[in-house]
Amino acid sequence: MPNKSGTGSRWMHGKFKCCGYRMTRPREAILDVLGNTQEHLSAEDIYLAVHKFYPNIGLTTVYRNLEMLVNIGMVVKFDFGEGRSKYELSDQYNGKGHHHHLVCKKCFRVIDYSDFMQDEVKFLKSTEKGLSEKYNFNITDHLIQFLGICKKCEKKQNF
Amino acid sequence: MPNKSGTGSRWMHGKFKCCGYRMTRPREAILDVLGNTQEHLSAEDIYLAVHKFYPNIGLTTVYRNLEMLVNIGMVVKFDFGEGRSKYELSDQYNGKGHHHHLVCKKCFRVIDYSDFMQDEVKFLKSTEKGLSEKYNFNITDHLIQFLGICKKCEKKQNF
DNA sequence: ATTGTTAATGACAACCATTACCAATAGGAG
DNA sequence: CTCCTATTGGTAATGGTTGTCATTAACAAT
Repeated sequence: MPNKSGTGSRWMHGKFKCCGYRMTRPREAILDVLGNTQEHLSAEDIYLAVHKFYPNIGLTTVYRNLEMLVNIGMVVKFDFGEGRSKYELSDQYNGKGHHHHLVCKKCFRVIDYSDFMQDEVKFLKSTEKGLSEKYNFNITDHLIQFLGICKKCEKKQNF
Repeated sequence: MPNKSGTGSRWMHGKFKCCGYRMTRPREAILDVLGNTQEHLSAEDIYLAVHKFYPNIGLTTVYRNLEMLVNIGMVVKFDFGEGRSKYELSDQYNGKGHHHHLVCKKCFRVIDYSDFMQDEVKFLKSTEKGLSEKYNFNITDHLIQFLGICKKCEKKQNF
């Protein structure tokens, strides 16, 4: 999707300028790819998707921009234990809102969920407060994953 | 500590046999190292520690055994975002009991905490139940980390 | 204790995601 | 339009982890 309805183009422009960054084709393309999927993409996934429309954009550039986007908080980097990182737009931009992950330890399938958040909010609030006071730690973030075996892998049972 | 008071030797022996594994010097040494630290060690850390007493034990062996120990549930593997995995004895064996981690995003210092667990237990129980039913997912485990900037890094503020 | 079977080891090479390097390019402010 | 400098792209390097394979050593059976 080159120039995909210009969705992100404008507000990104502003966002980048604020931080002293420029608006470039690779950045636009990467955000477009991330904005048009519900999947959790690896750097290579993104590179391949971008590559279809802009074959001259290199993998290195994808890595560099992902790092930058993570730094300014537009993208979140996850490790699901696969040996490579996965990326997704952060909560404000991904259209899913705040959510967590259910990860299959065998096939690494990932399910997003945002149910059962009411208990979580209470838990997080009190814990964050307690921890930051006790350990003098400025908590900015949290990582919550539930791990297990998904339906499909359960059936296979090949061990 | 070669043969460190034989602490782990005996029960390990049984544990291994049950799973069809043998009791070997490298395995004993690795578990000894993990049992005698409060730190979160990388494979190389463990290799170096083991190497002091058994210079002929190789890094590959350390990796292989860590993988095996993770599989049988004696060791847990963590990724704190450093680019290499860290290992620790699982809850039954580590003398700390169930705990979670507070991770500094700058220096990757890790603090174990087991306070504030009362809220967490409630949260975990209800969420696990809800999730496994809704998504038909056999949940075996969870990963909870709080991320932020530690006291020391806060002071540096070099950006 | 000795033997035989086979898991486990150690040394080295291969792998693969990620990063460093550097000359060439292109935002975008003036 | 021009200039400054962030950004890029290609390639080489890095570094953690895994594969290979001949050799060694657990340990069950004798």
